[in-house]
Amino acid sequence: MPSRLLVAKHLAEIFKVVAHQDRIRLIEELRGDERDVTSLAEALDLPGSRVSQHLSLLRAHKIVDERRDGRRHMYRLNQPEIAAWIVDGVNFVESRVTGAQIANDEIEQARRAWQKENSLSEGNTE
Amino acid sequence: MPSRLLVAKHLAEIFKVVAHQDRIRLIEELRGDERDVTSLAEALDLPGSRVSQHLSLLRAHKIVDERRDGRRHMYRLNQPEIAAWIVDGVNFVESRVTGAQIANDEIEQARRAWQKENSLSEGNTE
DNA sequence: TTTATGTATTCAAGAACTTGCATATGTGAA
DNA sequence: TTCACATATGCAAGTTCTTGAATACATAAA
Repeated sequence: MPSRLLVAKHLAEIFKVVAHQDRIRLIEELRGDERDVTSLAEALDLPGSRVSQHLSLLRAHKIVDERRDGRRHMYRLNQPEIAAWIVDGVNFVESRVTGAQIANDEIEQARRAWQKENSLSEGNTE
Repeated sequence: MPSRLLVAKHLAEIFKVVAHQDRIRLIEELRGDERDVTSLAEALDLPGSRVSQHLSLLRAHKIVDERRDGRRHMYRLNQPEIAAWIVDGVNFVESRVTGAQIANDEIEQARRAWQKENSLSEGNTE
C-alpha cells in the first residue's frame, strides 16, 4: 500500500481527534501547565465524565500524558507544539469566515490570546 | 471568553472537513495545479461521485474553488497554505506513531514528497 | 438546425458505520 | 465512606458510501 495513503489515513485520525470543540478547548487549557480533571471540567463547564472521555481519547492518541497525584489525575500536553499548530488553523477560519456569523474581530482577539499564552508557555519569540 | 468558544467551534469545523483520508489526498493532489474531477478520481482510485461529494464539502467550506471549462469542472485550492499546514500535522503523526503499525520510514518518505512538491508549487511554475 | 449519443459531473436517498452524550457502575486513594 | 476519576452501555445524531437518476455540455448524424 502506498505510503501516501497510509499517511493520509493517520493524518485523518489526528484531525478527527482534534476536530471537536471541547477537545480543542482542552488542548487550549493545557497549553501552560498540567491540570487536573476537575479544574478542566470547571473551566469548560462540562460534566467530569465527559471531560474524562475526551481526555481518554486524547491520551489514546498520545496528545496528552497523564500522571497521578494522590487522587487527582494530572494531564499535560505530550507535544506542546500541537497547540501552535492548532493556532495556525485559525488563519483558515478567519479567511473562510468572511461574511459568516462570526466576527473577524472575535477571531483576531482569540488568536492573540492563544498566541500570547502560547509564547509564554513555550518561552519563545516571534 | 465566549469568543474562545466560538473560535473553538469554527476550528473544529475546519478540522472536521479535513479529517478524512480522501479529502486530505484531494488537497494533496491539488497542491500544484488545478485539476478536473475525473483526473482526481483516477489518482485516488475512487468513484467520481464520491470525489464530487468530497469536493462539494471542500467547496462549501471555501477550501477549494471551482471553475468550469467546457464539460470539465476544474478545482483548485482557495488557500494553498492549507496544504503546508496539513504537512505540519505529519509531525504529530510521526511521533505519535512510534511503536504502531506504520513505519516511520514511510511517513518520512511521504513527508518529503509532500514538501518537495509543495515548494515547487509555491516557488515556481511546473 | 434539430435530434441523438456519449461524456463529465452533480444530486438524492438509503444502508451501514461512527461518534457523542447521558447515565450508571467500577476503582483506587484518603 | 467519600472524593476524584475512569469505563461500560446504549441510544440518538451525524457521516460515509453506494447506487442510480438528473443535468450540462460537446459532437455527430439526419
